[in-house]
Amino acid sequence: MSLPHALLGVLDARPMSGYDLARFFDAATGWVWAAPHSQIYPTLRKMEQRGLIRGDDEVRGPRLTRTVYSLTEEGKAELAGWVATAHPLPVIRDPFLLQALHFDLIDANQAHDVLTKFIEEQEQLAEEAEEHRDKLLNKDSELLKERLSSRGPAEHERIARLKAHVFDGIAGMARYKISWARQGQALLLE
Amino acid sequence: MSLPHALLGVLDARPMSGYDLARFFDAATGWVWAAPHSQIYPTLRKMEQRGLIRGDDEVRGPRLTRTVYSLTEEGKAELAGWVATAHPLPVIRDPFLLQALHFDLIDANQAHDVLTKFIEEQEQLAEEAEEHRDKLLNKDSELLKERLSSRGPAEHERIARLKAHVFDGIAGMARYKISWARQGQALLLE
DNA sequence: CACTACATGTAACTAGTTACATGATTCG
DNA sequence: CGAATCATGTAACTAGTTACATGTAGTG
Repeated sequence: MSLPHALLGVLDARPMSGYDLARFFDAATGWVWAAPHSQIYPTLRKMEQRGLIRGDDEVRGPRLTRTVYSLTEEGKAELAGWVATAHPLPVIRDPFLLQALHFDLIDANQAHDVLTKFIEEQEQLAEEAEEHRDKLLNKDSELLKERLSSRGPAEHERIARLKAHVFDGIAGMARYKISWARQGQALLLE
Repeated sequence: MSLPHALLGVLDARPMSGYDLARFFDAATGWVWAAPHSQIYPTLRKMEQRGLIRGDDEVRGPRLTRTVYSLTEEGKAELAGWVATAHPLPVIRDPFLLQALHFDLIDANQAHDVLTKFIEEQEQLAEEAEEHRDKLLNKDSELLKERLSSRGPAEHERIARLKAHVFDGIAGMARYKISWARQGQALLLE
């Protein structure tokens, strides 16, 4: 339900091909949304049919073309409308919490190890998010620069701070989870 | 992928019918996992075929029966094995963060309102999770009592604390999100 | 007798995953 | 010239959503 909005959000920075978008959403760079190219290409075609984006064919060689998609006015309006509307919280469905709920069934050391792995992953996530947050604050991100190029300089600092705040939140959540997991480890060994 | 494990986890406390499970997972009581009955009934039948659970028909009236499912040894082993194994983090796909990432596109007051709504929802979630955590700590939950009935009294306190820790984590995450959202509101109005 | 709760399903759909498939262009 | 990258797809599948469907049993 949100993949189209995720795509609109990236295309708002600059026009891109499905391939560019797929690299963006496939990689860890996707951050708040992930999607494989097998989902992206058909979605782009549907969005074009709905008039949210426009695809322009670009020649890349004698026999190779790519379709570069850009936002239409309708697409911009759709994105802004969606962002301005409060949506119901998605239902909780967290496999790790489900797992943790049953740590009492297994050996304390095994549960401890599972938490250690979790902590390592969250640590890495936190570091990546913090790095990205700082890049945004320093306007040191390609995509951000492209976004800012269509906005007045007076807004630049505010926009960068708002975007950075999202990644600060991701990092903060990961840090919180780490401290929670450490408490869990202490409980297990009591 | 985890619905079967969620079901195994509840059936570990006591045998239940699909209807009981559906009430559990449909309601806000589901907590860490949610699923509609249209997903639960077929899943139970598949799990029975795989030998993870056993269904026994119970007569509830002259013409009404229900099937009560209970864990088999294989089901118990599957659950314990899954809990003891570290699983890769699910990819991030958070519609609210996606929305927040584009607050710069809309009016600050509208974005502020969206955050206010978010804070209210997280506040409610935190309160519910805290209430549930305290119930578990006081062994004041039906399901927990039934779980404990098959475990030695010496373990009871430890089990209750481990379960409560999960809900403490849910509450803590909600509280963190609230403080993050308030920071966002401050940023918007700067 | 009406309403609520009990009990279990199917059907049609959207979203997302995993694997397979194909070919062009660039760079060392 | 071989490898990596560019570029775009399809097919088969699993998971989850929403709506429709049916009937029983208990309660006031």
